[in-house]
Amino acid sequence: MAEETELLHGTLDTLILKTLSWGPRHGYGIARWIQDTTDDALEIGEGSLYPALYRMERKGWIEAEWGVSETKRDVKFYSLTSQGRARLKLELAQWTRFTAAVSKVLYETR
Amino acid sequence: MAEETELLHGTLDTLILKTLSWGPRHGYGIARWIQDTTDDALEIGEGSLYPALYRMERKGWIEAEWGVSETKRDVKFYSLTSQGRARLKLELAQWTRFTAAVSKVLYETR
DNA sequence: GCCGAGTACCTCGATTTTCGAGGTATCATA
DNA sequence: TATGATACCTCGAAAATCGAGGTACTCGGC
Repeated sequence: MAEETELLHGTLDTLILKTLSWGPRHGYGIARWIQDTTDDALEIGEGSLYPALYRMERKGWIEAEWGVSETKRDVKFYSLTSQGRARLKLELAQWTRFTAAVSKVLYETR
Repeated sequence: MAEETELLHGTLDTLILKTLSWGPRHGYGIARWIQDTTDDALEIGEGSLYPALYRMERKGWIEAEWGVSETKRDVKFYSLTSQGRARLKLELAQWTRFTAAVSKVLYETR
């Protein structure tokens, strides 16, 4: 139901990194988890998801390994690298700074 | 100093609308105000600013009128239309919903 | 009178990202 | 055996930001 899709720009990576910080997960599962956690406020389309995963893998933030899911299907498990953990920390700090700055503008009442 | 420029995506319009909600201002002044208000955390490049203003004018959210600044220079004053005011309200609500959703993912400690 | 810095406008192309739509295949359930 | 959910992937369109470039005016200092 998210109309604020444009806002996702630049945030998707952070969301994925954070999701993986709880442990390995396969692509589809990552999208599901984010959607569930946010009560469907955030929907990650597969056309956004997979390109994002490749991008992050290429940058060395995450690693992929084929495995078998609980439902007995071949899936690709992604996990955070140490670089990815560092990156998450950085992006988290950026997000905090950014939203604080935006708030100064948006929530000022005079 | 903002490295979080990618995050600006989709937020710039809202920031500009909010800035104009205090009254008319010229383009350069809008960027200055945002930068000052956020203690330089948010820097609006002119290559982002002017295209954004035209976009919003085209959509009917803001209006432009040439005038003379306090410093006696020809400047273009932008002001909010009623459509713009409605749009601001909408975008404010979206931003609130969006950040709330992102927070659910990012700030969960388990 | 000249020069530099700051003000103020504008434009262009490159880059990046998200998204929708399309495609394939498997598994469970009815 | 058909349907729906799971799960992967790819492509091109659309949109936005950014840096770098350009013009021109005003003011203060020398």
